[in-house]
Amino acid sequence: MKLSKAEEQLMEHLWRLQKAFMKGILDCYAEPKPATTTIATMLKRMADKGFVSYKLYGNSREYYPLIAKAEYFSSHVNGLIKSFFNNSASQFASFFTRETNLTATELEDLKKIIEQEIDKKKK
Amino acid sequence: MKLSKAEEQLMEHLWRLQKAFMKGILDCYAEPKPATTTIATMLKRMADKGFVSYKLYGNSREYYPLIAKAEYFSSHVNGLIKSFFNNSASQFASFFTRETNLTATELEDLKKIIEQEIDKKKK
DNA sequence: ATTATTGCTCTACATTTGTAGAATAAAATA
DNA sequence: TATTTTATTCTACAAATGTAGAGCAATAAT
Repeated sequence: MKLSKAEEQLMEHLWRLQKAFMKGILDCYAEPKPATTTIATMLKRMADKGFVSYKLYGNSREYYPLIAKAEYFSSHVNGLIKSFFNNSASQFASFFTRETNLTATELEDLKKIIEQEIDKKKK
Repeated sequence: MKLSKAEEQLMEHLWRLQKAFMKGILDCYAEPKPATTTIATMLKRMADKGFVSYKLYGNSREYYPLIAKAEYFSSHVNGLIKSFFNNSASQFASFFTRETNLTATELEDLKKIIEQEIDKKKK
């Protein structure tokens, strides 16, 4: 199952807040804010899909994500890799490196990260 | 405008084939193949969205993509980066490097690519 | 020439998504 | 306590998507 665009956006807010009541979620949206019912509908659908859950406090709910951003995101990227790059992560990576405009500093940082990863593998 | 999942898949075929008639496209699909009309509908919608066009040969059409895979893909990734990483490509890159399972060799390759990119920037 | 095949457009229909009003219940506030 | 605010569920509806049948016209095969 997957989240739709609007649901992903809501999920973003939840990841940031960690947990939140309806009010807190609504506050995340800029004007013109969606109707409360719109958010409620999405939350319900997302709960059905198994992406969020909530704790009851009196009559209202404190919502929280059931999936970590990293987890969701990595399956997302893997989907991308699979569909566009023939399942080759390295192909994806090299494409990515060329096509996104990383600054020199960012590239240096990335290089360091990669070196660390290489070290990890060696052990 | 964006392509839907099924349309993306069709697009994949077109990118691979470069250009193709209905028959050739259908051949790309595994059993159970979608109905010809299903493909036709998608092609029409994709043409409307401006992603494919065609040359007429007699009564039938040779379809071809109007957008390069790289182009489509990079806007795709940029969307991802924007929505999930606060528009920080480097954040995305480091996440990517950690979370996808690149082999040691792939990491080495990637490192080389990055070094090249760094060199390029220096000039 | 007659028939079968292909590929296209139109139409159709179920599902998913974006969005929200109406009704209702609980909680906060006057 | 009476009133207002807040959160929820139900219902609704338009747009997008996945999928394909019916009908047709052009082409290929017999």
